[in-house]
Amino acid sequence: MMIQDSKQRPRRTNNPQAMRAQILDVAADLFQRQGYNATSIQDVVREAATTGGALHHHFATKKALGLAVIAERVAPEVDETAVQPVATASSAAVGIRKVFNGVADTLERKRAVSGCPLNNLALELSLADPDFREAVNGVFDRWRSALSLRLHADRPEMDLSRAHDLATLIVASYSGAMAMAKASQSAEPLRACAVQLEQVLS
Amino acid sequence: MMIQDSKQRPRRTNNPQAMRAQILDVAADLFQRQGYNATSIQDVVREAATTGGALHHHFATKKALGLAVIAERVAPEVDETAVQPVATASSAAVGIRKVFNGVADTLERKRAVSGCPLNNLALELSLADPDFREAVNGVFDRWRSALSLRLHADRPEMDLSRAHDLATLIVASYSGAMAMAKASQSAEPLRACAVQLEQVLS
DNA sequence: TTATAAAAAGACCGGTTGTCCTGTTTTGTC
DNA sequence: GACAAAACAGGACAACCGGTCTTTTTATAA
Repeated sequence: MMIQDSKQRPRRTNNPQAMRAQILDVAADLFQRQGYNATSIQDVVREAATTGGALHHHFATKKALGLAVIAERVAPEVDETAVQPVATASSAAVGIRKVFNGVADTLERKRAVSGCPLNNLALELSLADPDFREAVNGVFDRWRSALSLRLHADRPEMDLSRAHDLATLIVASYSGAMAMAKASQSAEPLRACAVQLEQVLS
Repeated sequence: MMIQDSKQRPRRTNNPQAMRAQILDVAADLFQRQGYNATSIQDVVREAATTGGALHHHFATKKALGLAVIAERVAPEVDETAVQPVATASSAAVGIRKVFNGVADTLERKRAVSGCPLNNLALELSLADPDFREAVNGVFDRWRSALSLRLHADRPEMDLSRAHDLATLIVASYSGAMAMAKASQSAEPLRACAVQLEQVLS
């Protein structure tokens, strides 16, 4: 029989920020791939290689974890992949084409098309809980507003309500194209929408 | 103590078609309002005022129930509210406007915007199960094909790939507008897209 | 009337869910 | 170095999940 050194029990290094970030990363990934309801807390615990106690310390409830994922992972990702490229491109039309085709490229590099994280959570949770709905709606709104502003900056002659409606169409077609891409497991809907939107904006 | 007539126990009338239809109706409603995973089969049993045994007799598993809901409730509903109006309208543009604004009217009459049933199930189940994905994708595809055909019939000079891409944009913007409508609990995104799409089609 | 199968009822099972609770270890502060 | 608070471990818990099972009731056709 082996003699175990009882003092050499598994060491623990307290690193709350890294632990919290790790949990958020894993949860964001699982929520996107499986959905919120289909992902159990234990799934997150297992994949994050932590314990229930640690998770509960950082996020008291599953809902709190979900809201944090939206605010600290989904919203920044939307901003990074969709809002900023349009803001920094030479024109709104160019930026939008880059976003659509860029996302399509990314999807084709991956095995599975798991869709837009915002869209996924939006449809699953908007009706379930007002807090979720507000969080999701805020992300949609910031995106739409940024687009609307850019469109108006490009063409000052276009009135604001027209720019707002056009921004809505662009966000909606992106969101819908991602839904179709997920259902067909193909990036083709995104490419098709990119081509047509470019005609609209020219 | 009352003497109960044991022979007068709750009567049961076998009506398999009605029972099956009732279960499908309730399941379709609950799946749309709460989502597939958030709805337990007991929820369906309770709301349909039936029993677990009866439900299991008609649908062996929850997945079978889900597939039946898509094939026998969601698909016909999409056909009725989105495909046929476009097919019978005087022009594709008119039909599309009628669909968008008609759905917007309906949403505003209701209390809550629970979104497009196809979209809801598509995002929740496409990745979870290949059978679900295929069922959902089929509905999307029939809708897109019908639109594409109508666009080409309206304007024979438009080549087929352009018609297909345009149909994709229309379906995507509908789907996405419904997602935004659900998140914002407002029909406004649908109206905005209707206006912009009409400009595209004119 | 009787035979037979379909339809429906309702209890039951193992497994899993999200949450909470009680300890133990680490960290920061005086 | 003492001590309080934070960070983490790990299990307890009741409630519920989807699915199976057996039994009873109903409809139908010979």
